Amino acid sequence: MVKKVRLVDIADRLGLTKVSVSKALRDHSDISEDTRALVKKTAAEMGYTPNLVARSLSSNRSHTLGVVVPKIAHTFFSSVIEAVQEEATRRGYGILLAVSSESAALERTHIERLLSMRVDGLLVSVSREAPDLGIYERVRQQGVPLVFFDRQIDGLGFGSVTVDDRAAARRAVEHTIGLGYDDIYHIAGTGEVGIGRERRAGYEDALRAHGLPVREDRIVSGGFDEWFGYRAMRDLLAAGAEPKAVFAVSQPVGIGVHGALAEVGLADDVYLVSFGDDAISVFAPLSDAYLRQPTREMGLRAVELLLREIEGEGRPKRGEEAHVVLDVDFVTDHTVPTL
Amino acid sequence: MVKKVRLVDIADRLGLTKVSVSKALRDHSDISEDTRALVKKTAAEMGYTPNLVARSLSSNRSHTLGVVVPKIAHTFFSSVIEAVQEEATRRGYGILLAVSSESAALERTHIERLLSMRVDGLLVSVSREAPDLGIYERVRQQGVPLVFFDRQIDGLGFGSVTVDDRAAARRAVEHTIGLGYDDIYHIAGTGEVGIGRERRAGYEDALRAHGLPVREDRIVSGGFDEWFGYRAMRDLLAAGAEPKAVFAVSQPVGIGVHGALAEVGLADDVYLVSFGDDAISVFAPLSDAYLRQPTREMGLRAVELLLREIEGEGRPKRGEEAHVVLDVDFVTDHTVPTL
DNA sequence: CTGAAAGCGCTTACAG
DNA sequence: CTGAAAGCGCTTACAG
Repeated sequence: MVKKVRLVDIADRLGLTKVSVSKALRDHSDISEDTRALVKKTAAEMGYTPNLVARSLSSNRSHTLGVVVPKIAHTFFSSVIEAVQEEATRRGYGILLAVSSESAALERTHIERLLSMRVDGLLVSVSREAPDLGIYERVRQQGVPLVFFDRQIDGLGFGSVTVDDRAAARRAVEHTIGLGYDDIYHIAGTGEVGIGRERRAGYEDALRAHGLPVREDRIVSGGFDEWFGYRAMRDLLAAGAEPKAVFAVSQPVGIGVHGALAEVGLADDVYLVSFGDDAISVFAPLSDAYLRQPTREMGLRAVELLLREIEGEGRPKRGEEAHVVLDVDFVTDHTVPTL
Repeated sequence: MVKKVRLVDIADRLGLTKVSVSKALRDHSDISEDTRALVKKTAAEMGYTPNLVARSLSSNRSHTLGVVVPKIAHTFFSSVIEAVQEEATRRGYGILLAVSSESAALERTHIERLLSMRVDGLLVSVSREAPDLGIYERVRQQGVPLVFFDRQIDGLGFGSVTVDDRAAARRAVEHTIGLGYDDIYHIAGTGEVGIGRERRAGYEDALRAHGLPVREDRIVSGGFDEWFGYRAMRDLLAAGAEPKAVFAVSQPVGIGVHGALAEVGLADDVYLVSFGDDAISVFAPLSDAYLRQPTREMGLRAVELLLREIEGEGRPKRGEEAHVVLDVDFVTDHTVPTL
């Protein structure tokens, strides 16, 4: 195990002071071109790796972003995280990733730790549980920039990047109505999470706009994953339901619904629409139509918004926060794009 | 923006010294129970958040693990990462996540940065490109523990957690042969990546073991994603091939193959086996059988192995490194487990 | 059980 | 263009 080389080691070798070396390495204008080049060459030769921990401590900037999500193993979040990571790298930042597993308590613990690690900013998608507002109050007090993505908490004064779930859901359901279906089931998420509420509202908007009744017995709430979708549809069928059209709150739910329908040979008889965002939707038409969420753009914009606060003129004041709302594509055509 | 409270602020308030406060907060036996309780209570009241950056610098331990993967938005990796993150959290570590996008150069850059950030250890799954061995030499020199997972580089003296891809592939293909298929196509990955090579070897093992010829025109190499699987199968069909059974190197490739077959109404006529690891495989039987990779266990074991080196007696010497090989389940039954 | 000293490896702000 | 001083907020090792 080789001893790590420090600024002072380079300085000693060159007969300079560590400050000059530090400046040369960072291309500070104080140092002459020649000296900079010499210092850099020597640093490389000696295998110098700057100690970013020390740099963070003295500069009070970590060039690290904290990211908190409810889940990773989910096509939506993994795609957003990938985009966040790529954009952060491009801008010279690292990512500290934490998963709340839909627990508000864990979300709080993670944010506390990230604050302790002195991240320059926070990107969070809140858990399904009722949020612990105290921790967000603390984030504000400490003056750490934060941007919510996908799932946000209103009125806290933080920026956000979301999707217009309500409009998207409405559009999907109206399309289904346009196809002649007047009795559409909704396998819904949960009311606690904004997206569950919004998508259900969009579903109801569409029905009302077309003079159709909103029937509670056509709506099954409870979750966002495959298991929930499967169980919900299986139970409906067991109870004698004969759905002709279904709007699923998420792609996993849609997949579960499809699974339950396929089991009894009904997959082709039911018009299924769901949210969806990855290659599965393109190559395996489990749904007849789907809403394509702009995951990469969401990640990219979230980083952009956050860095603007970090590197810019500071966080916007309460009431002036930036909210970006992205569009959702509605896809009814499953043809694989030309390669 | 409230000024952050430091150790010394608590000490001043209590008439103690910052060292005592530091120790009390860390439950050091030097400090009496009463004092510890008082210090903790005061710290909480004052809203103290330890500065982990400062702690890292002085203790030379960051309690942070660097994780480098080729991709996140992929069910396999997102599932492993989730397990890594959870286990790391449980053990008191944070995760710095970086994505190489299958580029050896980016992989190197990321590892350099993580080294600079003084992570306590590294977890890496190498990119598809020929690796830059220099960076691994440097990791060794700096004495930073590293564990490879899924995709490793042999002979470098680092531990690894992998899956016996060759045996798994052989098993899947032998099962297919047992069903009566004697002409099985293999939509393969690439030779550069170990798993591509291993799975292909397993495919060939199975054929040879049953006296079947290995025909180059039955093997299409090139990638691991949906697009590749789709294109490969589409081209085969266009060239007049009439496959009866296909072994796909990965779940995404299997999905692409299924998509191409479905387009021409052949999905039900071809026996398709592929790797697969998530809910999609359970609810949407795109393959007739699949190999279930132990993603969560892989993440868990990798963290375990790494922490043993970090917290234990130091890194094993070259030649004594720990290699964990996990089993792969072969699943031919698509019944959804009882809920 | 408590404390004073030294130091981790940098950067910032100020002199020259 | 170069340098000396001070400090970031903690921990370690050594005294008492």
